[in-house]
Amino acid sequence: MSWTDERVETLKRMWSEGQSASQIAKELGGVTRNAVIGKVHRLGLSNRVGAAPMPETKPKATAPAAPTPSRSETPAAAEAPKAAAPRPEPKPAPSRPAEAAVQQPAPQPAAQTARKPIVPAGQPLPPQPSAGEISPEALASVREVEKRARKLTLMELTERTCKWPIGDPATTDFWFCGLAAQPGKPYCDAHVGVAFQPMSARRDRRR
DNA sequence: CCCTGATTCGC
DNA sequence: GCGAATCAGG
Repeated sequence: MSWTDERVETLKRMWSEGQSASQIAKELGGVTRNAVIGKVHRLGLSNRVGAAPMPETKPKATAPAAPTPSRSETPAAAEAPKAAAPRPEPKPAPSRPAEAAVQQPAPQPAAQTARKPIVPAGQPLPPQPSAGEISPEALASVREVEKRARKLTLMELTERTCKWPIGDPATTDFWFCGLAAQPGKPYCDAHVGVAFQPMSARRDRRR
Protein backbone atom coordinates (compact mmCIF):
# COMPACT_ATOMS: atom_id res chain seq x y z
CA MET A 1 0.00 0.00 0.00
CA SER A 2 1.17 3.50 -0.71
CA TRP A 3 0.03 6.91 0.37
CA THR A 4 -2.28 7.85 -2.43
CA ASP A 5 -3.94 11.22 -2.33
CA GLU A 6 -7.12 9.61 -1.21
CA ARG A 7 -5.52 7.68 1.61
CA VAL A 8 -3.68 10.76 2.78
CA GLU A 9 -6.94 12.61 2.74
CA THR A 10 -8.56 10.00 4.90
CA LEU A 11 -5.61 10.13 7.20
CA LYS A 12 -5.82 13.89 7.55
CA ARG A 13 -9.54 13.81 8.13
CA MET A 14 -9.46 11.11 10.76
CA TRP A 15 -6.47 12.57 12.49
CA SER A 16 -8.13 15.96 12.73
CA GLU A 17 -11.19 14.24 14.06
CA GLY A 18 -9.15 12.95 16.92
CA GLN A 19 -9.01 9.35 15.83
CA SER A 20 -6.06 7.42 17.13
CA ALA A 21 -3.29 6.27 14.86
CA SER A 22 -4.29 2.67 15.29
CA GLN A 23 -7.89 3.40 14.41
CA ILE A 24 -6.77 5.20 11.30
CA ALA A 25 -4.47 2.37 10.37
CA LYS A 26 -7.31 -0.07 10.81
CA GLU A 27 -9.54 2.02 8.63
CA LEU A 28 -7.01 2.43 5.87
CA GLY A 29 -5.83 -1.10 5.98
CA GLY A 30 -2.46 -2.26 4.78
CA VAL A 31 -0.62 -0.04 7.19
CA THR A 32 0.32 -0.14 10.83
CA ARG A 33 -0.25 2.57 13.35
CA ASN A 34 3.45 3.27 13.15
CA ALA A 35 3.11 3.98 9.48
CA VAL A 36 0.26 6.33 10.22
CA ILE A 37 2.16 8.13 12.92
CA GLY A 38 5.20 8.39 10.73
CA LYS A 39 3.12 9.86 7.95
CA VAL A 40 1.40 12.24 10.30
CA HIS A 41 4.74 13.61 11.32
CA ARG A 42 6.06 13.85 7.82
CA LEU A 43 2.95 15.73 6.83
CA GLY A 44 3.67 18.05 9.71
CA LEU A 45 0.21 17.67 11.17
CA SER A 46 1.39 16.55 14.52
CA ASN A 47 0.04 18.57 17.44
CA ARG A 48 -3.59 17.97 16.66
CA VAL A 49 -5.07 21.36 16.04
CA GLY A 50 -8.67 22.28 16.64
CA ALA A 51 -8.35 21.44 20.29
CA ALA A 52 -8.05 17.76 20.89
CA PRO A 53 -7.82 17.18 24.64
CA MET A 54 -7.59 13.42 24.35
CA PRO A 55 -7.70 13.03 28.15
CA GLU A 56 -7.21 9.31 28.50
CA THR A 57 -6.87 9.67 32.24
CA LYS A 58 -7.08 12.28 34.92
CA PRO A 59 -8.17 15.84 34.28
CA LYS A 60 -4.59 16.78 34.90
CA ALA A 61 -4.67 19.18 37.80
CA THR A 62 -5.30 22.68 36.59
CA ALA A 63 -4.40 22.23 32.95
CA PRO A 64 -4.77 25.89 31.92
CA ALA A 65 -4.29 25.68 28.22
CA ALA A 66 -0.82 25.16 26.84
CA PRO A 67 -1.29 23.48 23.48
CA THR A 68 2.23 22.37 24.14
CA PRO A 69 3.83 22.43 20.74
CA SER A 70 6.37 20.14 22.28
CA ARG A 71 8.63 19.29 19.41
CA SER A 72 8.44 21.00 16.09
CA GLU A 73 11.14 20.09 13.68
CA THR A 74 10.31 22.88 11.31
CA PRO A 75 10.87 26.32 12.79
CA ALA A 76 7.60 27.73 11.50
CA ALA A 77 5.67 24.54 11.51
CA ALA A 78 2.68 25.53 13.58
CA GLU A 79 -0.06 27.36 11.77
CA ALA A 80 -3.23 25.31 11.73
CA PRO A 81 -3.68 24.44 8.06
CA LYS A 82 -7.37 23.68 7.77
CA ALA A 83 -8.38 23.54 11.35
CA ALA A 84 -10.61 26.48 10.76
CA ALA A 85 -14.02 25.15 11.64
CA PRO A 86 -14.02 23.39 14.99
CA ARG A 87 -16.43 20.63 14.16
CA PRO A 88 -18.50 18.87 16.80
CA GLU A 89 -16.45 15.74 16.97
CA PRO A 90 -17.63 12.55 18.64
CA LYS A 91 -16.53 13.80 21.98
CA PRO A 92 -18.55 12.20 24.73
CA ALA A 93 -20.33 14.63 26.96
CA PRO A 94 -18.46 14.58 30.27
CA SER A 95 -21.29 15.08 32.65
CA ARG A 96 -24.67 16.63 33.27
CA PRO A 97 -26.58 17.06 30.06
CA ALA A 98 -28.40 19.78 31.97
CA GLU A 99 -31.28 19.90 29.55
CA ALA A 100 -33.23 17.96 27.02
CA ALA A 101 -35.63 16.17 29.28
CA VAL A 102 -36.22 13.12 27.18
CA GLN A 103 -38.89 10.84 28.44
CA GLN A 104 -38.69 9.00 31.69
CA PRO A 105 -42.02 7.69 32.95
CA ALA A 106 -41.29 9.52 36.16
CA PRO A 107 -44.61 9.90 37.95
CA GLN A 108 -42.66 12.35 40.06
CA PRO A 109 -45.15 14.19 42.25
CA ALA A 110 -42.84 17.15 42.05
CA ALA A 111 -43.40 17.57 45.72
CA GLN A 112 -40.24 16.83 47.65
CA THR A 113 -37.41 19.26 47.32
CA ALA A 114 -34.38 17.02 47.60
CA ARG A 115 -35.01 14.67 44.74
CA LYS A 116 -32.17 13.07 42.94
CA PRO A 117 -31.30 14.73 39.69
CA ILE A 118 -33.67 13.23 37.19
CA VAL A 119 -31.48 14.21 34.32
CA PRO A 120 -31.78 11.47 31.77
CA ALA A 121 -28.68 10.14 30.13
CA GLY A 122 -28.31 11.47 26.63
CA GLN A 123 -28.87 8.25 24.80
CA PRO A 124 -30.13 5.09 26.42
CA LEU A 125 -27.33 2.66 26.80
CA PRO A 126 -27.66 -1.05 27.21
CA PRO A 127 -30.95 -1.55 29.02
CA GLN A 128 -30.68 -2.43 32.64
CA PRO A 129 -32.97 -5.41 32.87
CA SER A 130 -35.28 -5.36 35.81
CA ALA A 131 -34.08 -7.63 38.52
CA GLY A 132 -37.07 -9.87 38.16
CA GLU A 133 -36.10 -10.82 34.66
CA ILE A 134 -32.60 -12.00 35.36
CA SER A 135 -31.75 -15.46 36.46
CA PRO A 136 -30.55 -15.60 40.05
CA GLU A 137 -27.23 -17.04 39.00
CA ALA A 138 -26.53 -14.32 36.48
CA LEU A 139 -27.62 -11.64 38.90
CA ALA A 140 -25.33 -13.00 41.56
CA SER A 141 -22.34 -13.13 39.27
CA VAL A 142 -23.01 -9.61 38.09
CA ARG A 143 -23.11 -8.23 41.59
CA GLU A 144 -19.91 -10.04 42.30
CA VAL A 145 -18.20 -8.83 39.18
CA GLU A 146 -19.25 -5.24 39.64
CA LYS A 147 -17.26 -5.12 42.82
CA ARG A 148 -14.18 -5.78 40.75
CA ALA A 149 -15.14 -3.50 37.90
CA ARG A 150 -12.28 -1.45 36.60
CA LYS A 151 -14.52 1.58 36.69
CA LEU A 152 -13.48 2.92 33.34
CA THR A 153 -14.64 6.16 31.83
CA LEU A 154 -16.25 6.28 28.45
CA MET A 155 -13.01 7.27 26.82
CA GLU A 156 -11.16 4.39 28.32
CA LEU A 157 -13.31 1.75 26.71
CA THR A 158 -11.82 -0.29 23.91
CA GLU A 159 -12.98 -3.12 21.77
CA ARG A 160 -12.03 -5.57 24.43
CA THR A 161 -13.33 -3.95 27.56
CA CYS A 162 -16.75 -4.60 28.99
CA LYS A 163 -19.00 -1.66 28.18
CA TRP A 164 -21.65 -2.40 30.75
CA PRO A 165 -22.65 0.85 32.44
CA ILE A 166 -22.82 0.88 36.20
CA GLY A 167 -24.34 3.52 38.36
CA ASP A 168 -26.32 6.65 37.65
CA PRO A 169 -25.19 8.52 34.53
CA ALA A 170 -26.50 11.71 36.05
CA THR A 171 -24.07 11.57 38.91
CA THR A 172 -20.38 10.97 39.36
CA ASP A 173 -21.28 7.49 40.55
CA PHE A 174 -21.08 6.28 37.02
CA TRP A 175 -18.58 4.17 35.19
CA PHE A 176 -18.24 1.23 32.92
CA CYS A 177 -17.41 -2.28 34.00
CA GLY A 178 -14.22 -2.39 31.95
CA LEU A 179 -13.31 -5.98 32.65
CA ALA A 180 -12.10 -8.19 29.84
CA ALA A 181 -14.89 -8.49 27.35
CA GLN A 182 -15.82 -11.71 25.66
CA PRO A 183 -14.12 -11.81 22.26
CA GLY A 184 -16.59 -10.37 19.83
CA LYS A 185 -18.96 -9.29 22.57
CA PRO A 186 -19.36 -5.87 24.09
CA TYR A 187 -19.50 -7.17 27.63
CA CYS A 188 -17.61 -9.35 30.02
CA ASP A 189 -18.71 -12.82 30.90
CA ALA A 190 -21.08 -11.83 33.66
CA HIS A 191 -22.68 -8.98 31.77
CA VAL A 192 -23.08 -11.01 28.64
CA GLY A 193 -25.11 -13.28 30.87
CA VAL A 194 -27.65 -10.62 31.68
CA ALA A 195 -27.47 -8.80 28.37
CA PHE A 196 -28.15 -11.70 26.09
CA GLN A 197 -30.92 -13.97 27.13
CA PRO A 198 -32.75 -16.52 25.03
CA MET A 199 -36.26 -15.32 24.30
CA SER A 200 -37.59 -18.51 25.77
CA ALA A 201 -35.88 -17.86 29.06
CA ARG A 202 -37.35 -14.39 29.29
CA ARG A 203 -40.82 -15.60 28.43
CA ASP A 204 -40.68 -18.35 30.99
CA ARG A 205 -39.54 -16.03 33.68
CA ARG A 206 -41.91 -13.23 32.92
CA ARG A 207 -45.03 -12.70 35.02
C1' DC B 1 -1.44 -6.13 29.55
C1' DC B 2 -4.02 -2.88 27.04
C1' DC B 3 -3.35 1.33 24.74
C1' DT B 4 -1.37 6.20 23.22
C1' DG B 5 1.91 9.21 20.33
C1' DA B 6 7.14 10.36 19.44
C1' DT B 7 11.46 9.39 17.66
C1' DT B 8 15.10 7.05 15.36
C1' DC B 9 17.29 5.25 11.48
C1' DG B 10 18.11 1.63 7.85
C1' DC B 11 16.06 1.06 3.65
C1' DG C 1 9.53 9.12 1.84
C1' DC C 2 8.63 5.06 4.39
C1' DG C 3 7.68 2.42 8.57
C1' DA C 4 9.53 -1.23 12.10
C1' DA C 5 11.63 -0.89 16.23
C1' DT C 6 11.95 1.44 20.03
C1' DC C 7 10.95 4.71 23.56
C1' DA C 8 8.04 7.02 26.98
C1' DG C 9 3.94 7.17 29.10
C1' DG C 10 -1.40 6.43 30.85
